[in-house]
Amino acid sequence: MTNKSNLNNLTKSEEDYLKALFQLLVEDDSEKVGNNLLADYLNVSPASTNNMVKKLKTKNYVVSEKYGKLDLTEQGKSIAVRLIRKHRLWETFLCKYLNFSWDEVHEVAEQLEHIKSSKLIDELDRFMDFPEKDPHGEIIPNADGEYAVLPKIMLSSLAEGEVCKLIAVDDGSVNFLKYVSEIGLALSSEIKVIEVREFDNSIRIQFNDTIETVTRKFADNVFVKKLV
Amino acid sequence: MTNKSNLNNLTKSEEDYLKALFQLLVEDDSEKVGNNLLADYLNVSPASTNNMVKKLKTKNYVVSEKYGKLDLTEQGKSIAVRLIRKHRLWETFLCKYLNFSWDEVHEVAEQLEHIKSSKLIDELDRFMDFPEKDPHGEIIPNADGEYAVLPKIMLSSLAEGEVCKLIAVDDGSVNFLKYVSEIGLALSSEIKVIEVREFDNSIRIQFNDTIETVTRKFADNVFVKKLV
DNA sequence: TTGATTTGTTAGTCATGGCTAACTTTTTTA
DNA sequence: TAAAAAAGTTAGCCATGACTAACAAATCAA
Repeated sequence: MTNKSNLNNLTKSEEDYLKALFQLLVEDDSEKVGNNLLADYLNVSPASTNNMVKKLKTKNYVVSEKYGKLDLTEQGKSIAVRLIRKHRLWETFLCKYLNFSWDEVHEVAEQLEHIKSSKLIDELDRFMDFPEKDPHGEIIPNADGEYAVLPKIMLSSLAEGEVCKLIAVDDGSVNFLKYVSEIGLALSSEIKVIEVREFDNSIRIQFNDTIETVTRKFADNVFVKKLV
Repeated sequence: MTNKSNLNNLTKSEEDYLKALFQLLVEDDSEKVGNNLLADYLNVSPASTNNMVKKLKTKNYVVSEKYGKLDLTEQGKSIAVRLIRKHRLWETFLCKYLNFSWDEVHEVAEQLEHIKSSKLIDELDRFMDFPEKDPHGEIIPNADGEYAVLPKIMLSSLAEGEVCKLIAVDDGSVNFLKYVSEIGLALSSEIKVIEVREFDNSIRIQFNDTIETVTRKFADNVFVKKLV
C-alpha cells in the first residue's frame, strides 16, 4: 500500500512548507515543532504558517491539534523526501558537472527541486550513476523514497585532542557555507580539536596545517565522524 | 550600451508573456500581434492579457498604443531571447544526456527555462560544448543573446516531385511531435513530395521507403531545406 | 456607409499566499 | 499560583494573476 501514484499537484509554497517541516522533525530531530518555529525556519509570519498548515491538514499532509505541535502524515513525509532527493541530486549535478562550488549550489537547487517530472530526476540519478551522497555529505534518498539520516556528531561535542573527519555541514545558510569554504574546510577534511575554551565555548581546531578558532555556533553546524 | 546587468526580477507569468509575444512577433513573423492573438497563444482570457500587457508597458518591456498592435522593446526582446536560449539548451540536455525523446522535452523545458541562474545555464552550455541547435533543429541563441531565425521553408510550400531534408519542426504541440516521431520522421530525414492533392490540400510524401499522406496543417509545421 | 463581427478594454470577482494587529491559549517564572 | 512571556489563532488587508460580463472601438461586408 505504498502511495506511488502521486500526481503531486502541490504549489511551490506547499512543497516548501512540507520540506521545512520534515527537516525540523526528522533531520533536526526537534522535540516539538510548532507554528512559530516553522514560521521562523521559513522566514514568514506565524499567521502565514498557520494558514498554510490549516490547508495542508485538510489535504492530509499534516496533522496537529489546536495549539498543539505539528506532525507529518506518511503522505506528507513522502512528498518531503522526494523534494530532498531532488534537491540533493541537483546539488550533486551542479558540483560534479557544472563547476559549482559547495556554497553556490543550495540556492539554485532550491529552485530546481520544484521541477515536476519524475523522469527528469530518475534519469539525472542514472546519468550520475546513482550517487549515494550529495556534495555536503548528506545521503540521497533513492527513487523509492527510502530515507536515511546520517548519524551526525557535532564538531562541538568532541573533547580536546580528538580527531575526526568532516562528513556534513548544515546547509541552511549561504553565509555559513561560504565561511566554511573560505577557511579551507572541505568534505573529508581531517580535523583535530586542539583546545576547547570553556568561558566562551569556542574551539581551536587544526586541519591541513591550518589552525583556526571557531565559535560554538559554528561547531554546532559542522558534523563529523570520530577517527579512532 | 548593451543591457547586460539584468536582475531579471520577473515573475514566471511575466516571462511567459514576453516569450510568447516574441515568438509571435519574431519567429512566426506575424503581421499584427494583438491582445486576443496573444491571449489565444497563451490559453488565457483577453482580459488577463490586457492586464499583463499594461503591467509590462509600465516596466518598459512592451510598447503599444490603445487599441493598437503590440511590440517588444529591446529590453523585452532581450528577456525573451534569454528564455528561448534556456529552453533550447535544456531541451538539448534532456535529449542528449537524459534519454528524453523529441516529444517529451518541451513540457519539462517549459519549467526549467524559468530557473534563475546565469551561471547554471552558461555552465550547462559549456558542459554540452556549446551546441548550435536544439533537438527540434532550432538555433540556440548564445550567451550574448544573439538570435538567428532559421530560414524556414514549410513542407507545404513544395511542389510535386521536389526533394527536401527535414531541418526543424514547430515544437508548440506535444501531440504533433508525437505524431511526427510515430510515423518515423526525424531530423535530417529526406522527404520527397509525391503528390499534392488540391481538393483538401493534403500531401503524399515518401521517406525511408515509407509513403504517408499528411494534412496541410501537418505540412505547415514541418520545416525543410530543399535539396537541389 | 452602415450594421455586424471582431478585437480591445474596463469593472468586478476569485484563489493563493503573503502581511499586521489584536486576541486567546499555553507555558514559564517569580 | 498568578502575572508575564511565549506561542498559536483570527480577522482583515494587500498584490498577483486568473476569470466573466459588459461595454467600446475598429474592421469587415453587404
